[in-house]
Amino acid sequence: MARPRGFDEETAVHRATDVFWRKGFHATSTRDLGEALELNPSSLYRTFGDKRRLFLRTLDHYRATESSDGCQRFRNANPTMDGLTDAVAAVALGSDAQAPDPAGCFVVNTAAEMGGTDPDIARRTETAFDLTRAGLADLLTRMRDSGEIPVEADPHKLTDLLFTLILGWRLRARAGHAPRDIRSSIEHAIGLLG
Amino acid sequence: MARPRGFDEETAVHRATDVFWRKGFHATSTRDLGEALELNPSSLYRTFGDKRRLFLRTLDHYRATESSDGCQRFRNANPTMDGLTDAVAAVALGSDAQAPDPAGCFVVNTAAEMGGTDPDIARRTETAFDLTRAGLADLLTRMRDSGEIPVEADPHKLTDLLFTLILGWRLRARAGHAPRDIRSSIEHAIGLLG
DNA sequence: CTCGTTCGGGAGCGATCGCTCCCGAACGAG
DNA sequence: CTCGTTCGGGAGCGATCGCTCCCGAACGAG
Repeated sequence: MARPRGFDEETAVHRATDVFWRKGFHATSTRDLGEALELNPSSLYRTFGDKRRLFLRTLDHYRATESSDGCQRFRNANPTMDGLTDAVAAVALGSDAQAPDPAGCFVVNTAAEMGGTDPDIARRTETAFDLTRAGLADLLTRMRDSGEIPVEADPHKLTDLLFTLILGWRLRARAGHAPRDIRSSIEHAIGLLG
Repeated sequence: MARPRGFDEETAVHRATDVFWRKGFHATSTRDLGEALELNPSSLYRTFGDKRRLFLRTLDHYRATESSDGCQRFRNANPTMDGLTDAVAAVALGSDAQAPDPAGCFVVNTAAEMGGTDPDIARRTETAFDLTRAGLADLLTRMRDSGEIPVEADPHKLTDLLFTLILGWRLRARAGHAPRDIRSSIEHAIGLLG
């Protein structure tokens, strides 16, 4: 009953994710959001509650798309050094490494901007981190089982190491480091581990 | 000539650094700064110009204190695995690892919040990064020369690897990961490299 | 059709933002 | 001392912030 909406809620969340991703929470105004989502204030607030709740929605949306894609990329990767390198590069640099996208990783940006003070935000960033770690652990375990890395290697320690490295590469991407430099940094790092 | 200032400019910059460090640029208001620096608006603006210029001053101050201290810690460290571990832990976790300080690293926070769009800020974050890399390269070269790591190891590649790891650990500290967990992550990582 | 409800649109709320201006007071120079 | 300049203090500027309210229009249910 009643008049149906003239917009798609998921599309709006997707657009809001882009804005928060690029500008961060505090630098994004509700007018920025209204413009990007093509929504007037009344529709925006009736649908999403307030700015913070919309931000939490975008974190959930990011996890369900970008973070899950990254996790799947590890699970689908060949259990070889080259497969690991390509998967890590894809995750660290974003899906299309060509685009001059200085957005980095939404979760990394959010963790740095908001710290661990807001429990709802901290829980979501940690969930996204868990996805990355789970994908890495899967790939590294398969590599060990297929003899690509030594049997005595501890996949959990390697996962923690590569996870921390990925955070660093994502931050470097956000800071404007050239994708070429990051790519070669990734290749050198994985070469050192092999 | 004329009336002298009733406050110390360097002390004010130091206090401003703390505020920006914890809250970030956009979440810090000029009234926050006035309160923390014990300065009224007229004194604040006459002395520092505007919010952005004061922010640049705090980045310079951070480099001259925290970043330089971190660099020196590497240069003064014993060229052993234990020396490396302790120095990395000190830099990644901050000077006093005891305090529950969720501030992380000011440079990492700033790079994530502001991206690489503002040239003045990007140049300063890169300079701070250079200090960390220089200290690391010095220690790793000394470790190679003293036979602590293989002669065929490339200090530049190792420097890049550990630098990226440190960014990751700093971000994890900001995100609220327990110092104990980060410390053991550091020990495991350096153990894997040795 | 009528009726109830949610819609899109827009004006505009009070609060806070970064910052400016004006003032008398407090110095140093001479 | 006088005089010139910068000081500390505070009111308050215009702009923007997050958000609310009110409206007629547009539907679905019956």
